Amino acid sequence: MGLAERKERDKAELKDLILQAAKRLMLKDGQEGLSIRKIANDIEYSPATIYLYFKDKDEILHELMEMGFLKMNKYMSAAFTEQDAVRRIYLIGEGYVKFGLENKDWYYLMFNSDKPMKHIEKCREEWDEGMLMFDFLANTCKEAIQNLSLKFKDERILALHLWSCVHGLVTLAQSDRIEIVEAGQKESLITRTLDSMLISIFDR
Amino acid sequence: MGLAERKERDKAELKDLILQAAKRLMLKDGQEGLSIRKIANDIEYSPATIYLYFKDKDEILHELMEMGFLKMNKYMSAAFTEQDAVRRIYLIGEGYVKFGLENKDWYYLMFNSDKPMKHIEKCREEWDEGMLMFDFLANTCKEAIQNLSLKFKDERILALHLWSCVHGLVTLAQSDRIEIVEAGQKESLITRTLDSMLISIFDR
DNA sequence: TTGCAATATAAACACTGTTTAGTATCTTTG
DNA sequence: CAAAGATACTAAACAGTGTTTATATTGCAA
Repeated sequence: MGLAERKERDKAELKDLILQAAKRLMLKDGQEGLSIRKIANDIEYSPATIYLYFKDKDEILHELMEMGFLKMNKYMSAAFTEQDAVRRIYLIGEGYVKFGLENKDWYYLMFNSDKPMKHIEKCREEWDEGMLMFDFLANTCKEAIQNLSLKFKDERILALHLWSCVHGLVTLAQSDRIEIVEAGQKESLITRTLDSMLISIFDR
Repeated sequence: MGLAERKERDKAELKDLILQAAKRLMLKDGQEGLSIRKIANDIEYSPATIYLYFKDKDEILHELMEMGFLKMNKYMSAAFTEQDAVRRIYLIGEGYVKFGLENKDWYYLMFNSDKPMKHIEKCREEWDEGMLMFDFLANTCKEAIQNLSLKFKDERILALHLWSCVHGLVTLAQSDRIEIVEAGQKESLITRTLDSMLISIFDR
């Protein structure tokens, strides 16, 4: 049944066309400015057609979120290959913050918006990519705790601690709360704060 | 001119009525579910009337944000009266996280949403309440650095460090990212992570 | 009483996500 | 080959959103 297969492929192609348009428009107008009607207009189909390929807008945002994790992996490549656990944590932190600052809209979908999460709830899915990232960090923390004989014993608490640090830093920077309390030199402020965070845990 | 004054008062009263309705509706439907038309309906005026008292929706959200800081002050009362700088930081951290977890919508307006900030930009206002909070924290940090002879020398970097920690923790909790990586026992996870953050800096 | 200023609003504009009912095309079957 | 059926698509509607404009009503001063 080569014909049925071709139909499948055509269907997948349009689904992909929608996602590519969604991505393009999100990068142009931000996640707030992304709308089903704009996507439909962009690919020259009617808005209703989108709903033949996606349950709702949340599902589209969820798929974009998954694309975001692929993008983030590139920022983590140095960490993935680093042998020393503590240096790996430093590289994760730096990669995470760099990714967040350079990809505001992707970051928002992955770590702030509750819309892709609603889709996960609705469809009883897992937050696979996020879990993978967190587990990678937690495992690295476990190693670091052993290597340095840190007083922090629970690697998952330490991972949560680290994640909160960098997540807080990135979101405060993104929502312009940093610039408003400390005008100018945003870049160096962020770098110095990140250093402070890592040093407080590992450099003793 | 007692009459002109009464008019002024009447005008202020309707402005307040709008804000009270906005507050009530935000607490009922969340900040996402708050709309000009709902406010108008609630106070039995037309939507257009709102625009005689507020420039736009962002201005209303900005005024709600200011109310939020008043609310937050109550969570900080213990910190405000504590003499010891380090213990003051612990109390600030605990109050901040408690406030964030118990007042999701207020917190969102104050520290996440960019809509009240847009109003600040448009009207070249200052983020007064936020600045006050940050300065209070920074001053406390300065004291703590002196008292404990901490290796962290810049109190504003340390303040940013602390703020990022608690902000990250609160927002990860609010957006259900914590529950998804570590199901159950959310409360204790948060407490333990907050402890880990404070200990890493001060307990050495 | 006339005229002006203040106050409020109906209606419109340009959007949003989503659903429904209907059409047109393409495939399979008798 | 024609009829029947499945598939792909869409126009139009529904129920919302923020905001603006032109109009009407009200109350006060001259």
